[in-house]
Amino acid sequence: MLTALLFSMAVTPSSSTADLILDAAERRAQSVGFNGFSYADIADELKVTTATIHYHFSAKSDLGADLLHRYAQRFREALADIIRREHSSVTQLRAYARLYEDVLSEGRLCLCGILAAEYETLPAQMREQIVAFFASNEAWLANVLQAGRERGELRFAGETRDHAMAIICGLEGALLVARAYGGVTRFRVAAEIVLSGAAPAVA
Amino acid sequence: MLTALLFSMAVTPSSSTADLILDAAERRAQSVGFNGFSYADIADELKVTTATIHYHFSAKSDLGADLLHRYAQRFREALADIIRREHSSVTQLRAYARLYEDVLSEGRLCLCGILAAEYETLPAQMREQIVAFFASNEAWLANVLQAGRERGELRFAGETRDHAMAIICGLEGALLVARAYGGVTRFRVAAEIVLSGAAPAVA
DNA sequence: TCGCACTTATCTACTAGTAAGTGAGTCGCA
DNA sequence: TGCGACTCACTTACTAGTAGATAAGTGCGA
Repeated sequence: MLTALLFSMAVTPSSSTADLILDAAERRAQSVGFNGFSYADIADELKVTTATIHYHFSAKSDLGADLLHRYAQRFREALADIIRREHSSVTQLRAYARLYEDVLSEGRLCLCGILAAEYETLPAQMREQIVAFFASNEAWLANVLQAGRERGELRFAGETRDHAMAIICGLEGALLVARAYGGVTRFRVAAEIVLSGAAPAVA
Repeated sequence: MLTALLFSMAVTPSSSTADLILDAAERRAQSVGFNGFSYADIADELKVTTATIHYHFSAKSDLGADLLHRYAQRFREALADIIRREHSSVTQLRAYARLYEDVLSEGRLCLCGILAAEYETLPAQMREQIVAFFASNEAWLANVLQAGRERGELRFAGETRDHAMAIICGLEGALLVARAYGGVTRFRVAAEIVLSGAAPAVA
């Protein structure tokens, strides 16, 4: 363990080396992509050797799979939290978009968004995890949209699932484009239109 | 020249080696990204050595800049062509979305979309070219939207430029997500909603 | 004979990955 | 209580392979 026992009672919660590696890898993956960082980059940051990383994640594909597993779990928790906190479909959608915005304000992208760009180069397991992420987001959004329509909070024509998909596409694209061109402000404007387009009553 | 003079009169138009290199690099960049292919990949495909590629593009950043220059030029021509061919803003928007769909149906993404994901790893010149691409697309779309609104073909609230941006984000995102999750059909559905959201009269 | 388009051969830097070893700590047992 | 066996978390030192890049040389057509 990097964090000695001395620190285990400190205010800062002690993190295992494996967690610190995942944290560093996640930050880098959300910024430069999975192929954009090396074991050496993380090793340098954590002041360990690359062999240490191999000890915890024997292959980079394992690191990637663990990365996506943890990310998907955290995202699911965030979505459940939104349902607990917000009781109108309109504020739920806004909170959903806020999840994306917060990531961008740290100069990062959605992990699955940036990995979708690298999709063709990724191992099979990671591909499946990315697809599963989009599917579960679509399902969550479809629930929100459906409930909103039934309660009269939202109005839109056509399939609920299609609109859910369109929102994901709009937000992922806004993240991608706004990072290069326009920043957080532009993301916010685009996100507002994406939500209002799929659910006019939001505007 | 790879294509001997023998073929210069053939049905297939003769391409210089530099063009063939750009063609191969473009296909790969739109599939696996700029960092996802190497000089060796292209050299293998074209049955030349990597030194040949260096002869035409001394550094990979030069190749990237030329790639983006050519892509942006072709895109501009395609946009001018749409204005020439289509005379309603509704069909112009559809044709614009079709540009994206055609790329996806070949298993590729918009070059600037996929490079936007790699933005942090790219040389300065390429970054500027990517930003310029989005800016010129935004300007073109804003013109179409503005004219459509003035002619009563389109109806939407707020800034024209913001809606233009939202369309770009929606289509780029749909490309990204649909390649991994759902394919061309799903792209088409998402694109339809993106256009109808920014311009309700399209639906 | 000049020079364009290209090859051969090579370089350094970096990639993921591995084998072997080390020191600290824990466990079971007499 | 003390000691050997063992495990955990790591390092050192290394590998094969690949990245972009370069210098020097070749062949062929104008």
